[in-house]
Amino acid sequence: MAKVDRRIAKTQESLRTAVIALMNAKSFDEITIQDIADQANLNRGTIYLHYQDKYDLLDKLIETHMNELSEMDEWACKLDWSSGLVPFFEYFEKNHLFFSTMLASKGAPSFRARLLDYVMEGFKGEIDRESGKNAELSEDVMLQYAGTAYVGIVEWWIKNKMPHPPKMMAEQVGALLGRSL
Amino acid sequence: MAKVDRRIAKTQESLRTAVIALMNAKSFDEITIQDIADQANLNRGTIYLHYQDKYDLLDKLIETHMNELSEMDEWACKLDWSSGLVPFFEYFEKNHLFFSTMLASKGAPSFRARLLDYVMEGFKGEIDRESGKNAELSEDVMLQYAGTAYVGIVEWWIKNKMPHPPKMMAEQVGALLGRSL
DNA sequence: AAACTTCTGTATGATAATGAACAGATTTGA
DNA sequence: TCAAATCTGTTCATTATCATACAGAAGTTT
Repeated sequence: MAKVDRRIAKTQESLRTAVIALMNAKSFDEITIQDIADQANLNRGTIYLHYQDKYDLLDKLIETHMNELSEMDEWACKLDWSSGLVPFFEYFEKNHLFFSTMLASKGAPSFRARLLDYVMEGFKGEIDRESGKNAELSEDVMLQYAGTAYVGIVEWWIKNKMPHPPKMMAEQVGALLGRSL
Repeated sequence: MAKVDRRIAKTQESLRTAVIALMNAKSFDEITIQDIADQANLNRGTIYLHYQDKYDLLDKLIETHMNELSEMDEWACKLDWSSGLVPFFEYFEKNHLFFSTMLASKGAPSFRARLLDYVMEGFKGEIDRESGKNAELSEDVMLQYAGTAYVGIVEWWIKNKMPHPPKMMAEQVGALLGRSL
């Protein structure tokens, strides 16, 4: 991982939080590049050094989160369900503003679908194909069932201001997912 | 006022908060330039683009606040005591971390004296020389009396986490200062 | 429809910040 | 006491960001 220039990291971090802040006030379509630049305290032109336009910016912002989740996946899939889920809930907690905003915004309705896709993809390798308990069940159904349940519970948890600690959520959701897959 | 480059403003702001944060943990002498650079997330060399060394940095940081206070002075000295003090207490509240740190730190014991000097200087023009009520009183004594009282009450207010709103403090302290000068 | 404002995307040259390197001073600790 | 580590202040070439300007698109007002 070639380390990025400090300035770039800061610029992108500013843009990240700026977009999130603005999306809490307006729908994404109403937000102008100028708005973002002002909120991030950056020159407007600087944004174009990194992104095509605001859609590209949002896209890459989402992409970054998905990549980080994927990295955690590789690391966590060796553990059992409950302990493997802890870092994910911690990640959601840490970035709850991003996720709640994205899940709430009308401007990015595709985000939920994208998150669901990502989750189902990760679940594929976790289905129990040995014990025979799932012999009668279609993979499609199991993935969709567990996937929507997982995204749904994450959504609920974040929107309700994370009423339980990540560890507890991981244990309980882990147990339920273990039964489903 | 030639407006400063955005980058400079950000760098200085980062340094400002970095120094304050570090001074809450260590005495100023224990803080290295490297510490400051790390905390501010800046290249160490960048600091030397703006300041001679860490003492110069602290000096200019203090200087900036004194200048801002002076600017408020010109603007506020036309009002009566109570309403004129409001912006000052608001300023102290806004920058309470700076002031409490500076007033508490053993590394900058001169700060209190410097603040007192500034305050007394400002009071000079406010002494009632007309009504005759101060005819018997020496200017030295009055300034020292009112100055230490003012600095003392500000110190108390900040250290006790600003238990009263700026407006109330301004009224009460304004009334007392009016009697003293 | 015409005039006006705002937003966009791009280009410019100027400048601030970067990481890396260096020698010398100070601190630390075996 | 010597060696190792850390901190300092400076230099360098490179790069990111800056302010500003422009022309065309899009959206508003009249």
